[in-house]
Amino acid sequence: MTMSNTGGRRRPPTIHDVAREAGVSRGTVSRVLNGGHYVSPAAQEAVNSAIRRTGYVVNRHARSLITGRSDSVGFLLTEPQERFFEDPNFNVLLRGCTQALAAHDIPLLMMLAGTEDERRRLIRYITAGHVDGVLLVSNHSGDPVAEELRAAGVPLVACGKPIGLGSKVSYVAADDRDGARDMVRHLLSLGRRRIGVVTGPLDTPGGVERLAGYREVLAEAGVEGDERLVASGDYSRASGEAGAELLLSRAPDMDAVFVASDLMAQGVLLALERAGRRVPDDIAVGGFDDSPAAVSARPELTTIRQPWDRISAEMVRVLLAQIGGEDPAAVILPTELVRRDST
Amino acid sequence: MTMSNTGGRRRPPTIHDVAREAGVSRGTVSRVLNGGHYVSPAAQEAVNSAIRRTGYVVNRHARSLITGRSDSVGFLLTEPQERFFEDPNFNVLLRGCTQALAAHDIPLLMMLAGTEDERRRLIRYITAGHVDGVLLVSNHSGDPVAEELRAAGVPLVACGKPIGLGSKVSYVAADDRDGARDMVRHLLSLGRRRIGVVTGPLDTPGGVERLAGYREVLAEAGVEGDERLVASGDYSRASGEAGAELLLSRAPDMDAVFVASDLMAQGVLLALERAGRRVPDDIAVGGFDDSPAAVSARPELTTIRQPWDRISAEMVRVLLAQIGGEDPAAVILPTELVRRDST
DNA sequence: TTCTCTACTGTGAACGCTCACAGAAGCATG
DNA sequence: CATGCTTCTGTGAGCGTTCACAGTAGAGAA
Repeated sequence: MTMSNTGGRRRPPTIHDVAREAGVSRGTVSRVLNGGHYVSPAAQEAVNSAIRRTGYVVNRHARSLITGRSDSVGFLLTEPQERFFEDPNFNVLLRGCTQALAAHDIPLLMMLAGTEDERRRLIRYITAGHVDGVLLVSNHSGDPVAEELRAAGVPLVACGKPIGLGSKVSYVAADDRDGARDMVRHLLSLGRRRIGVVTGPLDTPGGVERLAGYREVLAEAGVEGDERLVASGDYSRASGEAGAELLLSRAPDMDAVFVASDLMAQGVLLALERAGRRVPDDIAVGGFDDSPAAVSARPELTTIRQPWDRISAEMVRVLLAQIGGEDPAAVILPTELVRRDST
Repeated sequence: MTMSNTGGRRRPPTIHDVAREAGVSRGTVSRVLNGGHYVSPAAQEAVNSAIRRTGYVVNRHARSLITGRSDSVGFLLTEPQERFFEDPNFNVLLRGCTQALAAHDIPLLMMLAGTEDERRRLIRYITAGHVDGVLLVSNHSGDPVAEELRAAGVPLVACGKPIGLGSKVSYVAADDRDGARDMVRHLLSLGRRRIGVVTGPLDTPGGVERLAGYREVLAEAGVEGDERLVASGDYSRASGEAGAELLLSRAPDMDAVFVASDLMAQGVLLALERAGRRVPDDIAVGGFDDSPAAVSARPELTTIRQPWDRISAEMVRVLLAQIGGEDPAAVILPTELVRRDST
């Protein structure tokens, strides 16, 4: 009966207690804890049994103090909170990152920095070494958080290209321009020539790039550009509705419209229905994202699929590489046209 | 080829460096860091200046190792992820907790434990001392996480009463039964007598209590109970729709219905409209939650407001008290009837 | 004077862990 | 016999911080 942690002992067992219990040294217990190399089967077994008996859990503060690692990763949202909960893409991204990290047995800590105050608190927390790296999610560019973390030397991967930070910050993004090109080419291939566009916010890379892709393809096809066919939105359903109304009033002969997000496309469909236009017969509608909104729309949306599963996997891969000492890297992933009923 | 030192990750300055730079001892620097008691103004100033010059940030691992605290709190979701993002109440709760903790300068770490695997990883992480306490959010009762954390001695506050854990776990909840009573009394006061109910899931305290309140008030008012007026749902819009159809078919003379959540009430309104019943003229409808769904419904819902702001504040208060060594506590908060157009 | 009190400062121990190193044992090779 | 190699084990030295304690200086009181 050598149970060393019998009643009355409040402090949790340490590696020392386990060592005594197993009849080996701290070093051996530590080796078992970290992969079990150079440990005899007998010792291995004794230690594992002692761990079970004592209910030992490693004290990560002590471990981190010496290793300098925390074996956890932050998922930092700098968006105002509502935006996050509205956007179905965030959901997919979060799940993907969680899973990719799980493969390395690394927990993901989600942090919300909606206000200036929270931002400062979290930056202090992060720079104090509480996470090994940060997955940064934010649609709006020029985010000061990215720059602050970079300056503090915290490994960092952004989702989408951060504007104004050059190649100093890693990021993973879908090929927005190429996706837009695919969609517009698709609309052209259907014989449409009066193709409108509802853009995303033009202070984001996605908004800019998708519009650029649209313009490029039309120019290459020799279709005359017409600024009456361009309306700008902010990715919200309401802005899609407003955009479509504006386009219809300025260019009643429009026979197709490329909408820079599925949610906006839902708004566009609403406006078109109200105006009595049939989709896709009178007007073809192409979305972007392939979010759940695409299949819940009527008719179901032809759209550009962003490879969120690969995006999250790549974000994690790049972050872990950077934590391991590699240089920042940018990854651009291809998109895919998903044809449904709206074209 | 690869520049391995881009970003310049030198060894960060320690409290020792700051002490040398300021010409004082470690102890004095530490005192400045922790409130500045028993420190002369001159030393105070010298240390602050040295901190600024060196860019020192306290190493929280080292601090936590000795204090045993981590000065951070976990916000643990054991729901499958989708559920979380659907429910507007979660959103309000999260924001409230973040703010309440901010007042104590404590960062909130959100953790998702959707799968069994994630659950185990996070429990290991939490019991290893990485957070001082946990705010547990989960609608489904009988959650094994609560019991595991309690057994590990982690301070814990649940949102809503966890079934089967007695008074061993702290929780904060709205007074479901009393809220239901208010609503049914309100319907009675309008002269309605054939009052139906669509319940929540009956394996949750909320579902059970709200139904109990409904039954109590009817009994007290001498209105005869009628099981044909009781349908059960699962808080989803679809189940509200189905429930209303069932009730209409079984009790066509129903003149009011108490629905245990606003989202379900939206479904009920849909079914009533399809059946050609006018709300509130033919049938009065009362919801529960006062979620955004209540005001987006047509007609706008009369409902029972859950005091989410107070709930989050109380959760944080109870958790911090428990971290400070106090015993677990249960807090029940009053609800409020919000009258709108559906009654 | 001497004593006590207060305000401040420095020092050595922890905290629980990993890591580098030294050493031991077993076995083959010269 | 020594020598080397491999596998395994224990030990001391930290990691960066806080904490308890001892100590100093100056002011006021006896």
